[in-house]
Amino acid sequence: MLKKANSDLVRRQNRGLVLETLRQHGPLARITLGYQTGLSPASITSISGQLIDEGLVYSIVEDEEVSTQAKRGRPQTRLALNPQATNVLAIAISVDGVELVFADFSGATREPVKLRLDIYPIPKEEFGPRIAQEIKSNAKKLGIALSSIKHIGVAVQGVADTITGEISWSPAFRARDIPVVRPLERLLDIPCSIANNANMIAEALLGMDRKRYGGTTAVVFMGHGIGLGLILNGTVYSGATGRAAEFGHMNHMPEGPLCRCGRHGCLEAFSADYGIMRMANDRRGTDFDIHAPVLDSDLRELELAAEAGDTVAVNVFLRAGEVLGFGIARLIALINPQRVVLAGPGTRAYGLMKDSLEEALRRGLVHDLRKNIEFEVVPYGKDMITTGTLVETLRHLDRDVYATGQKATIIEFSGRKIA
Amino acid sequence: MLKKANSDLVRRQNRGLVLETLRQHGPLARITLGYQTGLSPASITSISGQLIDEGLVYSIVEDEEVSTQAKRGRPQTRLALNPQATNVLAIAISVDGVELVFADFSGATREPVKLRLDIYPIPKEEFGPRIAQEIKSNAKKLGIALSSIKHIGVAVQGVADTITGEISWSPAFRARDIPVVRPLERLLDIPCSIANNANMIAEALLGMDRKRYGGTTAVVFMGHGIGLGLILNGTVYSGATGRAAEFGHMNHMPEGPLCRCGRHGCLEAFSADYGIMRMANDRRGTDFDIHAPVLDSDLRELELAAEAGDTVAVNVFLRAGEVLGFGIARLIALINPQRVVLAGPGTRAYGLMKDSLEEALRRGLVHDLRKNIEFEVVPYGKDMITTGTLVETLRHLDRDVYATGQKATIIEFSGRKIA
DNA sequence: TGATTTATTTTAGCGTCCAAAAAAATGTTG
DNA sequence: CAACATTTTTTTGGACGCTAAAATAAATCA
Repeated sequence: MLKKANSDLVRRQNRGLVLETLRQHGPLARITLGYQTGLSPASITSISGQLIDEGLVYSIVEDEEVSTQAKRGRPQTRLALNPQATNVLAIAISVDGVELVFADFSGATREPVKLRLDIYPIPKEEFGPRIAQEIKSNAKKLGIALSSIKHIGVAVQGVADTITGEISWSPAFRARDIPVVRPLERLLDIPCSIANNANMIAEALLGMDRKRYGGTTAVVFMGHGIGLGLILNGTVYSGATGRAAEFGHMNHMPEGPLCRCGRHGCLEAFSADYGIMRMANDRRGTDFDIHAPVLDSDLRELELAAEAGDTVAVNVFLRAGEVLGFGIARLIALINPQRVVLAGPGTRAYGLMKDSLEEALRRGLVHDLRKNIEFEVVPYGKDMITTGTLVETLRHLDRDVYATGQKATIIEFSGRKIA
Repeated sequence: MLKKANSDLVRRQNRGLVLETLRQHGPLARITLGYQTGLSPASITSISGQLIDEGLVYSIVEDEEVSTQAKRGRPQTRLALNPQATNVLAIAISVDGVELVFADFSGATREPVKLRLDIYPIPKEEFGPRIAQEIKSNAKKLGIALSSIKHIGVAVQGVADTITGEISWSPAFRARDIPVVRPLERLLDIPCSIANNANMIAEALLGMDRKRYGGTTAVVFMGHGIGLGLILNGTVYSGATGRAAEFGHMNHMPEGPLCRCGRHGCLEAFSADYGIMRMANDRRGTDFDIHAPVLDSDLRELELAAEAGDTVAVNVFLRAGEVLGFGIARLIALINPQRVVLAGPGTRAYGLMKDSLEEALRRGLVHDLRKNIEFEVVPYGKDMITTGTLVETLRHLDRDVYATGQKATIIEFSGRKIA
């Protein structure tokens, strides 16, 4: 159903458009901004004037004539997002612990802060308050006023319910249904949202290259588990209750090996790191506890063995690739994406899985569906998750908060131009 | 990325909103229309005045005071979509043949026309012209001017490519990649679109009850094949090339029975009508050709046998239900819909599959994902497909064609009010 | 210094929406 | 039955947003 439109909507949308354009392209002159957005110079003057008054944007004073190669005519004055307009915070929660990344309105980040916190055994009602406490003390340490933080985005490894704002289940916790959004909002008085890890990687890719990933893309995350971020028509999709894409627990074989979720035959019971290690141990007749975290050194050793031609190791990776391939084939049959991206630390062993994965795609998928799909492996940087979270958080501010003409809280901004 | 907004957008959106509201609620007084849309009475007067001038809407002259129970104040004059504003056509293509349904702008349909046409062996370049010819002659027979038809929607059983406008593959044809949209548009000069059968059923449900189906719903079609229509955030999703949701050809088991698509172990090779009949024949040691259409009487006979307790028949349906259940479990793991709807003629045997289907869901899906999903079987009416196609076509006219102030072609409309 | 060029701002006008006032059309009541 | 009450619809006047065009600003060029 359509929604009512009025001149308010027009301004809001165009303000958002200007902010998004500056965010994407960096500092731009008004004339370029007009060209990029399709708005007339007059409108740009009006909108940017407002944004400047509100402290969201500032005009750059070009110190040097260096950048501006001598041209005739009135020189351009470029506009940029004002870093001091606001701050945001991204929190990444995984079995590796909790990490905080503070950033300003321009997206510039501070050094990530790794919390010393053993969260696994924590009772569910203690987690929120503990994190709130840590945020307070770390913000103080960095000289960031709490009131200057306008949004907190949380990314979690596991199942996040975006509606209730709880962590439904995560390998990082013994407890379930851990409230996160509610306690943080209550204790800090800052709007907060939570999402799934893989979705945030999808956001990061979208932020990096909208053209490439903007259509319909499936981002498969390989690591401690198997995750999936779906980009549908240029937007990250997050299901009915926001708990979409439990790809790792999509069943592969009813009678398969035991999964960490307690069920048998889930995709990740074959292809996540613990699935791979278990398989290797099984074939060698050694014991293995699937609930213990997998050491990267052990995994690396197995990879080296496979590369050296060790039959057991080679076959283990081939099997993991095969099952992943069937999973992706099923995914493609359902969603028909234009592009499938493999990401995450697990991609390090992609070379060992490639052949069997591709063979599985051939066997499991009609040619018609397979032929037009681009397949790629992206090098995995640990910061992709926080980057994606920040991208999402800042877009939210651009579109939903600052697009409406409420004043930004300006930090130490006394009206003077910032050079 | 956001888009530029201006006052044009505002009017377009509000015109569309008024048209959609009239379509959904039927005739409404201006005051009610204002209440429903959230627009002010002044705006409603302006917009409806324009729509009336253009012949898209007319004010009803209430013959009888019957409906209006005596009330004080100026009586309401209700507005309605003008049936004569335009005509549309829905075409349904399946192994049962080709059916045409003409409708007017209000959505009122004429008697469906079943074409006598053996399309299976038709060469791919002949199909479009033949259908165009049939449309011309049938429109003439019904007294509908070709020029009054503003859109043709085609629904096809099989894989439709909405971008190229071709039927990539359908059990109704021997040929592949049959052009449909292009020839019809060229020969008739009427805008045309093509979509998949199951998506049109999803549209029909959406048209029937937006509240119920409007969030995230998976519509599973059971019949000659297994299809899927996905409603994501209230919109029918149709994949990158529009060929989404080849659910029926999602692999169940790598080494499963042969599917009509030539691959082994697809879902529909177990659970579509031919999969069921094949299984029954196999177990009884009789031959069976999967490419021959399944007679409904044969299927009915098998169902009766199962209901009477025949072991082979009972087990065949249980197996079909089990595989379908695993398929749905995988679907849920990926999409996490709020609601799963089973539709299509195959649901007649649902009672025979129910137990094994539910058991498969239990085995194949984490409890967390299963618990909040509503499951329902809708009684299947043959006209759901054309209904859905008409719903989509008319919404397209409301939003994309008549929302912009281009004049409608009015048929025999001489300015007088229509009672 | 004046002409030329390019960027930005201002002005004037148009389209949209809305609140409030006016008009229209009917029922109620003394 | 005429004045009043009530409800719906239309008209009026003002606000806001956008744009084209004119004006202004700030450079380079010659």
